Amino acid sequence: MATGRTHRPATRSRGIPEATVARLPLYLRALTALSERSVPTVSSEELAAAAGVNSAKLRKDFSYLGSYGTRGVGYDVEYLVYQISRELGLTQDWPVVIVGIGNLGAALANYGGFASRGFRVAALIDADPALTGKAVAGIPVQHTDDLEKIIQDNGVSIGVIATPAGAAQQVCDRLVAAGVTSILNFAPTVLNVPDGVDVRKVDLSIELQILAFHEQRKAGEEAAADAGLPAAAAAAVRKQSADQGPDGDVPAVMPA
Amino acid sequence: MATGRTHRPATRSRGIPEATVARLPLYLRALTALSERSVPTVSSEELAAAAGVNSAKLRKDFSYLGSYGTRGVGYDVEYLVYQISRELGLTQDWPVVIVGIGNLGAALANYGGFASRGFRVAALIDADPALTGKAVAGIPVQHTDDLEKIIQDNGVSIGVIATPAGAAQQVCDRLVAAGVTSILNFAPTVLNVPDGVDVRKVDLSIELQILAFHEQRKAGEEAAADAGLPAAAAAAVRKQSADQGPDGDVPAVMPA
DNA sequence: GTATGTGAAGCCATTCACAGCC
DNA sequence: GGCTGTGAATGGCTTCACATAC
Repeated sequence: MATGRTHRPATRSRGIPEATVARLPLYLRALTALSERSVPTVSSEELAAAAGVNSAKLRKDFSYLGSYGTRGVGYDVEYLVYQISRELGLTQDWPVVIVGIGNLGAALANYGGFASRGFRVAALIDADPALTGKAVAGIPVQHTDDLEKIIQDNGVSIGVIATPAGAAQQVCDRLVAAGVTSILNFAPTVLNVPDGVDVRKVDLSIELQILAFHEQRKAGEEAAADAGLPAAAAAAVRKQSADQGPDGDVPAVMPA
Repeated sequence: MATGRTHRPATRSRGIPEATVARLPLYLRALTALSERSVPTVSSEELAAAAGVNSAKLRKDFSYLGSYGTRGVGYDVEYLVYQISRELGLTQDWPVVIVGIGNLGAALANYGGFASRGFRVAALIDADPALTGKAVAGIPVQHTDDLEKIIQDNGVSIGVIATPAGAAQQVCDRLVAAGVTSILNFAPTVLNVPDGVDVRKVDLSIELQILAFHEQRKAGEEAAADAGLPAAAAAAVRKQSADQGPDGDVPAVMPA
C-alpha cells in the first residue's frame, strides 16, 4: 500500500503499519462494547479474543501507538478507547457524501454506523431528476449537477460512490476535482485517482468469488479423502481461513 | 490467513497464494470487458493497467495457474477467462442464501452481480413474520424458522449475513450447523466459526475509519508543509494509496 | 525484437519467546 | 506471579531483472 512512511528517526515515530491501522477499528469496537459494560481494564489476551486476533499481534499493534498498558494488569479500557479514536481521527467530525442513491446508496444512508463514530452524512447525490428533493433517511437527495458546490459548501473530504459501474469513474473524477481526497468505492470498477487520493473498495462479487474458490477446494479435498487418499493433506487444507487476505481488502457490491 | 498450503512437491503444485486468489476476480473482470470488445490477446502490461496492479505481480499470479501466455505475444483473452473461471470455481452453480432482508439485504438481493457469475440467490430469509411471503427482487422471503430446511433442500454452502449485529452470531451458528461452510458477513461483528468454515467480512464502518486515519494524516502533513517544514516529508506522505492493505481489505477470509 | 516466466532480493507482517515492570 | 513491550526469527508477498521462448 504505500501511504509513504515518513522516516522520523527521533520522537514518537509516526509510522503505523497499514496492517495495524486496519485492525484499530476492530479493537475500538471491542473496547467500546467493554466500555458500555463498564469493564475498567482488559488484558491483551481477552481483548484479542474479542477482536478475533492473536494476542501477540494486538500487543505489537498497540506498541506502535505508545505504551498504554500496565504490566501485570492490562489496558485501561476508557483510555485506550480515547487513544485509538484520536489516532484514527474520530475525535473530529467527518462530513461524507454518498453519490448514487439506488438500493445500495439508500441502505448506506440508513445505516446507523455512520453517525456513531464521527461520520455524518452531509448530502445524498443522484443523477436521476426524479429523486431530487425526495428524502432518504431524512436527508434530501440533491442533483449531480450541484456536486461541486455541495462538496465545497460542506467541506467534504470523504466520498462514497454507490453508482453503477459505468458512472463511477466520472463521479470519482468530479469528486476529486472538487476536493475529495478519500473515496470508498462500492462500484465494481477500478478507479484511477491522482496521487494523494486514497481509495478503498468494497466489492461483493469479488468476495463471493474468493469464497467460491475455497469452497471448491474443500469439495475437492473431501472427494480425495473419501477416495481413501492420505487424509492428512485434506485436514491440513481444511485447517482454517484466518485473516482476510490482502484487499482485504476488498468488499463491495456489484457484477464482475 | 493460512489456508493451509499442502506441500505438493511433484505435479502442478496446488498452492495458490491467498493474495493471488484475491486478485483473480479483478483480472477476470478486466478480461471479461476485453472479451466483450472482442479483443483477442492482451499483454501483461495492458491487463495489469486495466486491473490496477503492477505487471510483474500479474505475471507471477498467472504463473501459479500455469503457463497460459505466449512469449512475445501476450495472453489469449478467451482462454484466460476460462482458466480463471475454472480456478475460481465459477463454472459451477453456487446457490446462496441471504439472511436479513433489511435495507442492505434487499439491496444485495437486487444486486445484478450475483447472477452474472455462477451465483444464484436460492432464498431470502428474515426473522420478521411481516416480511414472510413478500417478494424482494422477485424472490419470496422465508421465515428464519425454516432456515435449516432451506439450506438443506437447496444444497446451499454459501451464506450471506445482512442482519443487525446482535443477531449475526446466532444466525451464523445455525447456518454452519445446517451445512454452510462459507460466510460473507455484512454485520459489524466478529463471527466465531469452527475450523473449515471460511468467513469474509464487509464492514463499512471499518473502511471509513481507515480512510479517516489517512485523511487526518494528510491534513497534519499539510499543516506542517504550510508551516515551512521540510516539504519532502509531506510529499512522501501524500504519495499514494495504491493497494488496499490487509483485510483487505475491507475485505477476506478471517478469524475462525 | 518483444513479452512471458521465474530465481533472487527486499520488504512487510506475523509469531515467538523472553526481558522488564507492575 | 502476571502481563506488557519488543528484539529476533520466520514466512509470505512484491518487485526486480533477466533468461527463455516466440
